[in-house]
Amino acid sequence: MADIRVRFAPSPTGYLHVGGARTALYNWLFARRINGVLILRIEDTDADRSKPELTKAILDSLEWLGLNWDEGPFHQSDRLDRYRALAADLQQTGHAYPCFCTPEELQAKRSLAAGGRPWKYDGTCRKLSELEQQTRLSDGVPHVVRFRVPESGETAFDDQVFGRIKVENQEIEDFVLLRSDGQPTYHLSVVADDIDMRITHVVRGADHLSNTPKQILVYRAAGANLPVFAHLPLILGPDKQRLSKRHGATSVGAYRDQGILPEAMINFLALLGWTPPGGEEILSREAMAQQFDLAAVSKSNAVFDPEKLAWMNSQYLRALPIDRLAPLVEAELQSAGIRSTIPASPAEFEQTVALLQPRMRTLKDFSQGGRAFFTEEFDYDQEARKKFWKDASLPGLLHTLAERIEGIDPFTPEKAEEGLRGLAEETGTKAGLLINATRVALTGQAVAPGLFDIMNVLGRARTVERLRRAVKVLGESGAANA
RNA sequence: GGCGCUAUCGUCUAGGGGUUAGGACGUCAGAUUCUCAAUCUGAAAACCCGGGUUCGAUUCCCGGUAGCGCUACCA
Repeated sequence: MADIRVRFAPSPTGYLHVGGARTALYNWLFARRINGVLILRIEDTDADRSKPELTKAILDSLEWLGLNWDEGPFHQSDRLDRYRALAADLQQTGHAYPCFCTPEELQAKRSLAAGGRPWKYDGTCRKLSELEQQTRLSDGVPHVVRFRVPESGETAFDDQVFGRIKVENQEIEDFVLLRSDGQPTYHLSVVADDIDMRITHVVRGADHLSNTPKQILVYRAAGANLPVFAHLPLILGPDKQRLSKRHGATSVGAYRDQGILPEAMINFLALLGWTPPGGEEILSREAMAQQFDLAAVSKSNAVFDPEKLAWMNSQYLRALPIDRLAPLVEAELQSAGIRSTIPASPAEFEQTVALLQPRMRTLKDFSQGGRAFFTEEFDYDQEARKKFWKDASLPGLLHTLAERIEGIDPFTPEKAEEGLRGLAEETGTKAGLLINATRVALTGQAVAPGLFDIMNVLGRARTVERLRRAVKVLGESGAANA
C-alpha cells in the first residue's frame, strides 16, 4: 500500500458541523485502516466569509473528537501565488482564458434567459481574438480567468461510493478559476493543492459530486494524475432538508456543550452511512478503523437523529470508569455554575457520581436532574410536587421522619429504611407514599435513584435538614393550594 | 428548468431472484416496585409507483414519482 494520502479540508466560514465531522472521521478511519497520511487543509480563499477564529474553533472540535492529523494545517491563503501560477500555466497552454464580462453583465444575461434558470456562461470572451485580449489586458480591464471546457465528449470517473459518474462536457460551463481580485476559486485551489500535496484519495461530501468533472478537467489540463474520488452521502435534518441552524444544534461544539461524549459522537457519526460487517452498534474507533471500507458506505442521505445520539451517549456514559467520569462531571458542574460542596471528599464525590451514572444520558443531566446531589440550591420540580406531595398527612409524617432519622446513630441506609418503614406501618400509610414524598424532599425530583441510596450519599444531617425544609415548603404551599 | 445522484419500518441500517425481510433508536404494552429518564419481556411498524425480464421480483432492467445535490467572481 504505497503512500496513501488523504485530506480533510474544511472552510472556516462556520463551525465544524456534524457533516464535516463525519467527513473528517471517514478520512481518519480510511487513513488509519491503511496506514496512510491525513492532511488538514484550511480552505480560506473566500476572504470575506473566512474567519481566523473559526479556524481555531474547527481545530478545537477536531481535537475534542480525537481526530488527529499527520500534516498541516495548511492554509490556502498562504498559497495564492501557487494558484495564480497554475492559472497562468493553464492560460499558457490554452486551457484557460481571461474573461472581461462584468458581474453585472452576467447577471443581466442570466435574468434575461427565460426565467433566469438554464443559463450558462455564453463564452463571449472565449471568442476574443488574441489582439483584443492583449489590448484589454494592457488597459488593465478587470477580468477573471475561466477554464476552457471542451465542447464535446464526456468526463467520467469511478467514484468509490457512487460508482461510475459521467457528464457531457457540453453541460459544463466555462467556470471561473481566478477571480478578478486574483483570489482563486475552489475549483482551482482544491485541484492545485490536491496535486501538490499528492493526495491519492479525495473523500468528501456528495455535494461535490457534480463538481468533480470540472475538477477532473483541471487535473488533465494540468497534466496531473487523478486521485480516487469517494463522495459521502449528506446528513440531513429531521425534515430531510440539509442540516442548518434552524434544526437546532448542528455544530460539534454545541453537542459538546450539551454533555455529549466525543466517543459517543464519533460512534454515532460513523454509523450514519456505514455499518461494520458484523453489524455491531457500539464500537471503538480502533475497531472501526480495522473494518472501515469506503465501498461499504451508503449512497443515500441520512437524517440526523439526536435521540439515538443521546442513547449512544448513555451507553458510553455508563461504561466510563468512574475515575474518568468524575473529572468530566466536575467540569460540567463548574460550567453550570455549581460549586460542588456536598460530596465532601473526592471519594464521596465519586460515590455520588457512580450512583447517578446509570441513569444519566448526558453530562448535562448531572447538573440538571442531579443538581441536588451537589448543591443546596435546588428547586422542587412542579410535576414531582403535584405527583408525590399531595397527601395531607405528609407534613406531619415528614416531620416525624426527620426526627427519627436524626436519632439514628450511627447512621446507615439500612437503619433509615427500617425507621421509615416502621413509621409507615405505625401510621397506617403505604411505604411508597412516604418514600416518594421523601425523594422529592431530598432531590426536588420525582425521578432519582433509590431513596436509601440517596440518603447514603447525602448523609444524615443533610437528609434531616432537607426533610425539615420540605415540611416548611409543604406547609406554605398547602395553604396556597387549599 | 437543465444535469447528476438516491430510494427497505417514523429514523439509522442489514439483506438479497424464492427469507417469518434481520438489528438498533424511538413508540406502545406488560413485568419489577420506592420514582423512572433505570432494568427485563413483548408488540406494532418498511421493501415509492408502473411496466419489463423470469417459473418467481423487494432484489435485475426501463419509465414515472419524490427527495437531495450542482447549476456563483461560495466551498
